[in-house]
Amino acid sequence: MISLTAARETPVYGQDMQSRSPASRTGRPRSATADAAILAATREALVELGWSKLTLGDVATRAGVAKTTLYRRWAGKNELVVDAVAELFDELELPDSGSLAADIEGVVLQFAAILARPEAKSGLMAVVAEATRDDALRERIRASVVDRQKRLVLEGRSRAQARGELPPEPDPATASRTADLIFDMVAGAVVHRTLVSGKPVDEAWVRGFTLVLLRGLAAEAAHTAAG
Amino acid sequence: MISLTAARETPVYGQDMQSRSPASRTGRPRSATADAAILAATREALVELGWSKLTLGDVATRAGVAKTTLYRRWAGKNELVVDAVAELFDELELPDSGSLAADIEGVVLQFAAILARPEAKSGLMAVVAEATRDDALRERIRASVVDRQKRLVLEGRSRAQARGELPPEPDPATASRTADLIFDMVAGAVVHRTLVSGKPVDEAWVRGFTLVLLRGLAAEAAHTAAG
DNA sequence: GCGTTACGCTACGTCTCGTAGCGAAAGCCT
DNA sequence: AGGCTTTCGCTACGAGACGTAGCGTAACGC
Repeated sequence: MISLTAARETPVYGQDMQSRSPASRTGRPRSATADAAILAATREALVELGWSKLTLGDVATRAGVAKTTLYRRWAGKNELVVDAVAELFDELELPDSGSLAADIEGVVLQFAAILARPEAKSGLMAVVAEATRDDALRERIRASVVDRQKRLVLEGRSRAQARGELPPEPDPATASRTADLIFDMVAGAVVHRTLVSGKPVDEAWVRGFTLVLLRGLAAEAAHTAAG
Repeated sequence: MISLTAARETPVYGQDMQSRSPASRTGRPRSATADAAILAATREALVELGWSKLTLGDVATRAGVAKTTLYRRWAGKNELVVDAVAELFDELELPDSGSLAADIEGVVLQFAAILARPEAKSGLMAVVAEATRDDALRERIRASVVDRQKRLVLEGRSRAQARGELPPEPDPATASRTADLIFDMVAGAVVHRTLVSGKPVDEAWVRGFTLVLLRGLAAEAAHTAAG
C-alpha cells in the first residue's frame, strides 16, 4: 500500500477546480469564501513580499484560515499563485472599436495594465519559470491565462476579416500558424517591454508597435495573395 | 558598532567582479578556478534541479568549494544565477550575411538556441521575475545579458542603413525609440514562443516572424518618410 | 440523528539559510 | 627567509519554512 500506483491521493484541485462536484456531494462542502480569501491574500502577499519571500503560512494567516486548509486545496506555491494571478485576467475584453488598429491598441493597453500590477509581474513570471520543468503547471497556466488572451487574437482577426481589413486565410494550417505568430509577437513584446526593459507601455509605444505589426501583417498578406 | 552605517561590509562582488583589483592587491588572491567551477556547477544544478530546488549548499558541493566561499563572492542565489546564465550569451554574434533579413534570422536563431537550453530557461526567467522587486538585480541583468543583445540590434540596423535597406533616422530620439521597439519585439517574441507557448523556434517560424517584422519596419519607414 | 467531509489547531522532523569562528594555505613585500 | 594580509575549508549554530500527522469540532445531505 505504499504510494506507488497512487502517488497523488491528496484531494488536491489539480486542474479540476469544480469538476469534483459529481464525485463527492456528501459531507461538509468546502467554503467558497475561503477560496476567495486565500486567493486575495496570495495577491496581497505577492505585492508586499514578492514571489521568493512569499510563504504559505503567511498567506494562510492573512486569509484567516489554517495552513492545513491551504494544503488540502493546492499542491504548492506554484499552483496557488497561478490561480491567484489568473483571476486578474478575467477582465480582459475585446473592445469593438471599428478598426483593427484600434482593437489591437485597446487589447494591448488592457494587457499592459494588468501586467503593470506588481502581483502580476512577480507572480506570473515566476510560475512561467517554474513551468519550464513542470508540464502540469505549464498546462495550468495555458488553460487559465494564455488561452484567455489568445481568444482575443482570434476574435480580433475574424472581425478584421469580416470588415475586409485582412484577407481570409487560405487554409486552416497557415491560419493557425499566423495566429500563433501574432500572439507571440503581441504578448511577447508587451511582456518584454514591461519586465525586461522595465519601461512603461504608454500610448506612444503602443501606437508604434501597432503600426509595425499591422503594416507587417497587411504587407505579408498582400505578398501571400500576390505570390 | 552595530551594522547601521555599514550594512554591507561583506566583500561581495556587487557589479564589480574585477574592479576590486586596485583596492586590494595584497594577501592571498581569489582562485579564478573556483569562480569558473562555481558558475559551471550552478548551470549544472539548474539543469538537474531547476531554480526553485537549487540550493547554494549543493552548488558549493558540486563545485568542490566550501559554502562559505560562495557567500564571500555572491550576495545570494539571484546574483549567482545571473552571472552563471550571462556566460551563455557570450557566444552571441552578428553574422554579416549581406541582407537585413538574413541578419535578423541569424540572430534570432542564435538567441533561440541559447534560450532553448534548460539552464537558460529556468534560470533567466526566474531572475527576471525576482528583478521586478530588486532594482540592483535588474541593473545587473541589463548590463550582463540585455545590453549584449541590444548591441546586435543597433549594429544590424546601422549595417542595413549603410546598405540602403533601411532609411537613416531623422533624429536621435526616434532612432532610440524604434531601436527599443525592435528589441522588445524580437526578444519578446522569441522568449514568449519558447517559454509561454512552449513551441520550438524553428526556421519556419523565424521566416514568418522576420517577414512580418521587416515589412512592418520598411512600410513604417516609407510612411514616415512620405508623411 | 447519522454518516461523511471539511475545518482549525498543535506539534513535529527535515531542510535550507546565512553567519561566526577557527586554523591553515597562498600569495606579496622587505 | 620571515612577516603581513587575505582567502580558503571546515564545523557548528539559531532561525525560519516546509509539508504532514493527528485530533476534536463544525457543517452539510439523507
